[in-house]
Amino acid sequence: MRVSRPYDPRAIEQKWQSVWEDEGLDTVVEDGSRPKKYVLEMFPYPSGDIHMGHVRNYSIGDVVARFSAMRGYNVLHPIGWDAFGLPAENAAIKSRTHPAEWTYTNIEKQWSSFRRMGFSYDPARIVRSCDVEYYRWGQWIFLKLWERDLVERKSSPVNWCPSCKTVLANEQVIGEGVCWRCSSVVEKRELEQWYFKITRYAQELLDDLETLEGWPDRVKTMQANWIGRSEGAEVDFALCDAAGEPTGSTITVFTTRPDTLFGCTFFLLAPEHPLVAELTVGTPYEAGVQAVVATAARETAVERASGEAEKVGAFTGRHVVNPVNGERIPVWVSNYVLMDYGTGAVMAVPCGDQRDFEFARAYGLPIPPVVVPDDDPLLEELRDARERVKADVEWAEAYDGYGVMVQSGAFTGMRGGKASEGMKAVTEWLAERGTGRFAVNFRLRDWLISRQRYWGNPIPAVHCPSCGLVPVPEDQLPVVLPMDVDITKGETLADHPGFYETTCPSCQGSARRETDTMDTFTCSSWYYFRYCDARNTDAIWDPAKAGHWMPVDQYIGGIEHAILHLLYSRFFTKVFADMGLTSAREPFTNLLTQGMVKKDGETMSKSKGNAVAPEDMIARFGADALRVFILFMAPPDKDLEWNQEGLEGMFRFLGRLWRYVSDVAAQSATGTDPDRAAARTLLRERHRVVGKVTGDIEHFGLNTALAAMMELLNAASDHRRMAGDARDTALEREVAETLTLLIAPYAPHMSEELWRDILGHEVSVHRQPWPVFDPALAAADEVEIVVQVNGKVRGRVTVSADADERVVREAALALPKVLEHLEGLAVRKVVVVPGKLISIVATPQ
RNA sequence: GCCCGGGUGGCGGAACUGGCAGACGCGUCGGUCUCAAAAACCGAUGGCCGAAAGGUCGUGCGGGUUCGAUUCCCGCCCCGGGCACCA
Repeated sequence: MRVSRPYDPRAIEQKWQSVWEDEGLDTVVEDGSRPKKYVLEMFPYPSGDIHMGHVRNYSIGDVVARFSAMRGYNVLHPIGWDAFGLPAENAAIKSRTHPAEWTYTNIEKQWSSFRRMGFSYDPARIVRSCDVEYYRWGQWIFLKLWERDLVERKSSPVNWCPSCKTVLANEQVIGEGVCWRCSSVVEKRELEQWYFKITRYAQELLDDLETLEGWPDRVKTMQANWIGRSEGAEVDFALCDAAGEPTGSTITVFTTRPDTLFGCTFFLLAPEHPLVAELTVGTPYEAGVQAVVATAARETAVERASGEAEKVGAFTGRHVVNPVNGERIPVWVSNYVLMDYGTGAVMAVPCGDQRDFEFARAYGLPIPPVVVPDDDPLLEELRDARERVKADVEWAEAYDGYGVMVQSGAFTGMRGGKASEGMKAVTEWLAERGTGRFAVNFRLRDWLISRQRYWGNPIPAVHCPSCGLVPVPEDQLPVVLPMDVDITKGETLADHPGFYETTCPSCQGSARRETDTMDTFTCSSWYYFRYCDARNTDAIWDPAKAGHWMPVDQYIGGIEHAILHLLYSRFFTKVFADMGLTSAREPFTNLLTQGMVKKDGETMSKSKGNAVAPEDMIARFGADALRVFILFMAPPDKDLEWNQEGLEGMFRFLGRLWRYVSDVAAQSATGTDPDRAAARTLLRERHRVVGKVTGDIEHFGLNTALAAMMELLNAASDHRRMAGDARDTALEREVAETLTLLIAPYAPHMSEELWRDILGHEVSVHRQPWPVFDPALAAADEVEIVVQVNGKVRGRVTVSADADERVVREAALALPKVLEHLEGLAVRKVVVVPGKLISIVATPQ
């Protein structure tokens, strides 16, 4: 008989970590005989020490992975590092080390922490995106996209972060126009940059959101809003010369409301529109227009994006012809027209658009009503007016809802509004005459992927004076990022002649290598494929291996990537599918966005000084207690408030469980005469809890699953104490083993120590099948029925579980308490909910 | 302004398709053990009235549906997040 010893995580956690490593417990082998499950957490940026957000993210994933393995799945659970990026450069400047050194040191540090946490990652599949063996395939993807005409280099107004000193993609400008990484206000600059044509996939990216049943609605909504599909029409307006006569050229606008064309009384160009200068240079209007252009240029992104900037405008002196009525309307320039949406030109309909309305009022332009609400008195007056009889409406604001079209020629009387009959009729009319067509416009822009930074994946392209842009041939990959760039002096690849001086792969003449690197989001858009075949040196991955594991069955990460990483990854996956590299068109079947870890109501962070270091907690309470605590305190998708006393409570719980299992393991299993009734209660509880825990984990009720385990431990302790010598020791052993198995995904070290050393099993607890349960044994044979009189609980009756309604009713109506409350009343109705409740309705006689 | 979440004891949180509100844990109070303390264990713990039995109120606020509402419907308030001159 063993002497039971206290629970000491320090003694057991390290021990099992090395045993598991020696046994290769976490190394994954593809096994076609079992169903596969790919469990993935977003790979970390190697920022240094791990924080509670990591602990939470990876603890959730580890429970899912270990639980799935015990349930019989062939589980892939890998980890890696998103290792390129600006923080390494900033840290390098600060501490005078090389970004590579800083990065690899941090990766080692984090990897030790992950091991100390007991996460079950396959060490043979680790990828680090700054390894040449990894990023060369990122370059290969770039070339493949180029072959498929999905790469473009073009000049355009782009987002520039003055602090990061690089351009940003639209998705990376968040909130009130700030950089996603450093929160600086971004500026607009006209620059030539590299783009991935994600807009080619806009429709599919939108449509396939509907297939993602395992994603939170809120993430899908955010993506749909970001893609921003709107249906409408393109309309061509003929441009007039300075004398007012139509020229051959046209300007096209996008509108969702072609039904309001008859109310279009002016026309607008964005200040950045190339035609602005062309139309006004050397005219009396030039100065006024230039003033507006200058105002717009001065506005910060915040002001412009918030719509708070005052609407200013200037007449260009030119006119266009409204295709529906031949009217010549003036062309203005205004700061409320955006160059990067639609065509940068807008048909202004002041009666139907609040912005146009305000502009018209400010500049004295007419506001003829063309779509009138059904209850507007104006409708009677204008119902049959085909020609414009009312040039200016008295409304206080524009009306953009549905209504009747008036003063609209042949279309007068039709229904107007978004996607209305009138909208379709006008568009068809335009299409017949070749001056318009149905069109769909997306808010999504192409993905700007070039970055003017050193610590990233070099773009494999060459600028040749005679051949233009030339891709680096596949057999010349990788373009290796040189290590001898002195970042502390602010150098980039553009300062490194040894890197950029090259010959043209096409004409062999001297040429300049591209010195921009790729957005780090390109690295994170395919790493989950690479995990399937992480060490392949001949190909990005073997499609057969990707075919085995992909798509990811459960992805877990922060909501901050609702658009960014998750949208880019969906795009890459669709391209890979089109290339035949995978059959998956969506990378992540189920997505869990975990909540944040907070303290005193605020996000934990070093800068706020409220961060609790996971390593300190591991040292004091052990990794298992930390894992159990962080999973118990809140459901995974909700924010969690840190509470040190809660962690201590979880440590105590593990101690109680430890003691129970130890005591049971130490006792002789013979020589007692079990008390049947007491044992039956414990047996029932054992089966009920196994069922509850199983179902809860499947639905991410990780906190309630733990609560159920606590209930079973409480019941087992009660049994042990109450039944004394009459307790059922065989059942106790069964319950002790069951609890050890149930807690294994949460507390991998303690459960292993209990399973192997205390309970004496040979094979790891993490290789055991998940405990089974029998619903029949879990069901109570007697149930307590609540008796209500007029909605208030007045008593309870205990009946057998299969008692019929009549039995329940008779028992309930025999209760003295019930009779007391029924005195002087007549029973009108009795509702019986089987197994739960009986409700008696009575009213005065 | 629009779109999502959310509001339950002193605290974190439970409550499957409408059926005993507050599981489980923390904290607090009382007790056992101890010379004492810690640990551990046992018990109590939503408010109000009551010695108790019991009664009564109670899931942000106001209505409604229902035998019965934290759950469903209508109208508000507050908190968090996302989007926002998108033509």
